[in-house]
Amino acid sequence: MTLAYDLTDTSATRPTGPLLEAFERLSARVRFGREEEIYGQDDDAEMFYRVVIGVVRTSKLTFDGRRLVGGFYYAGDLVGLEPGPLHRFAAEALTVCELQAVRRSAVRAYAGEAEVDRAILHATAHEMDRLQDHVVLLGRRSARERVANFLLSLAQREPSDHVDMPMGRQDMADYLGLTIETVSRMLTQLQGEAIVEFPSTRRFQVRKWNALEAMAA
Amino acid sequence: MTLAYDLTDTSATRPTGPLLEAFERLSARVRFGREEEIYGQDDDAEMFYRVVIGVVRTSKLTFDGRRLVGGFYYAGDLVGLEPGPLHRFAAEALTVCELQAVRRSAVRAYAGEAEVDRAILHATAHEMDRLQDHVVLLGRRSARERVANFLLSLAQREPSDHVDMPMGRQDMADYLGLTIETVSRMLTQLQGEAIVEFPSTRRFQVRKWNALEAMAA
DNA sequence: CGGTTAATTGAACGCATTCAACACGAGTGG
DNA sequence: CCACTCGTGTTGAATGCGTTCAATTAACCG
Repeated sequence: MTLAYDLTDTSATRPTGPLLEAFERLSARVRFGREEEIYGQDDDAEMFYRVVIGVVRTSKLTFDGRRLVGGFYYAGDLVGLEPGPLHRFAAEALTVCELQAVRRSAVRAYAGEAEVDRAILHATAHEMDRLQDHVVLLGRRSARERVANFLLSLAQREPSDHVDMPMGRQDMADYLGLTIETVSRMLTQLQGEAIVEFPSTRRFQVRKWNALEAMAA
Repeated sequence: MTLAYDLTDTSATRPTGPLLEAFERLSARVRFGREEEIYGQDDDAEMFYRVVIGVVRTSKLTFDGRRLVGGFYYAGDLVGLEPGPLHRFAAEALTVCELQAVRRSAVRAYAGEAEVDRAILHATAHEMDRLQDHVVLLGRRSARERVANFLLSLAQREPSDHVDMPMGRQDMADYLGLTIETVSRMLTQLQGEAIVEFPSTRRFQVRKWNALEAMAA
């Protein structure tokens, strides 16, 4: 699990300046258990959150029951700060979580309308990048590449060599637009090529960074 | 599910209020020929545009040469108003185009920083919706469904029964994450089932709305 | 230790791609 | 007006990737 934030990373979905201050003053600590819902799909987006401990997953259910995972959010990340009035995805606690929750209106009153807009913009810019990359991933890449890309992004988050995967295979599959079986096959394949190694199902280590990067790029 | 734009949607990527006024006062008319580049991928996002006449396509090239079309923008739509400092996608004139072009800094000076932020936010909210729907489309839907969805969104834009398609098959394919052959096959398939009818390759008419909607939904 | 859920593996199928040939339309020049 | 070309779109056949369905194994938790 991520312990420290990287202050040098300015491009992340992380609050800075007045917003961070607002969080410190106005937020309430909230705790969620595994798989507990933080907010629902198409809920009013009045509240938003900052992850303190744990990992949050956003997801969406299509009319015909298919599920799509939007992303995974770690300590320091903002969750639920939408450009529009609704939460387009639901958010659930992937692990036991501790979050700071604030009301948009409270931040608006405290820091001003313009400041909220700037914060949303900042958060949104990052989110858009993610989405666009995701579109490319889903639209134009093979299962192998998708899985490689995913593992790489997890690994890049951790300073350590060993990477914990808080999400199960189904979550990975729904994030990557694949089935669990395919995800599993790709993982064993990559392991067979000694590119990554899984001591257990929820833990891995990158063995050949360049090979992984070459696929994921 | 809104794929491209819903004409009934007044919250579309369309300027309102002070921004629209800024456009009238500060914009320069610019004209582009077929397939001409309006701005490039990763260009500085200082300029943005409003489509007056014609259709604009945004697209992105991946490192390995694969192309992805981000969207199609029609008269009235805003193009290139990014939350971040760069244009993530390139924009090209699909048809002969006339656009209004303005500088972000000019609008900022005229209407104020906060106003620009609000405008971007507004535009971005809509763009995010599009992207998220697109992610679902690419991640979770069959070729048939994707093509049906696309045709439906085109048809919904037009008040008339007959719909012109300004984009070629390759553009459709790159938008839908498919090959031109698959797109073509699906089109003939849908025509074979009398759901749509193509008097010519760039023109069609919906015959069975409910059938199309059922697939696209 | 059983009981349960999650993950892996296998085999067969099917959808979309690939590669290749062909058709069509628009524009050009004889 | 036809022949020719070029770009674009369609169609066919074969391949392959990812899915589906089914069975097995591994991890988790009482």
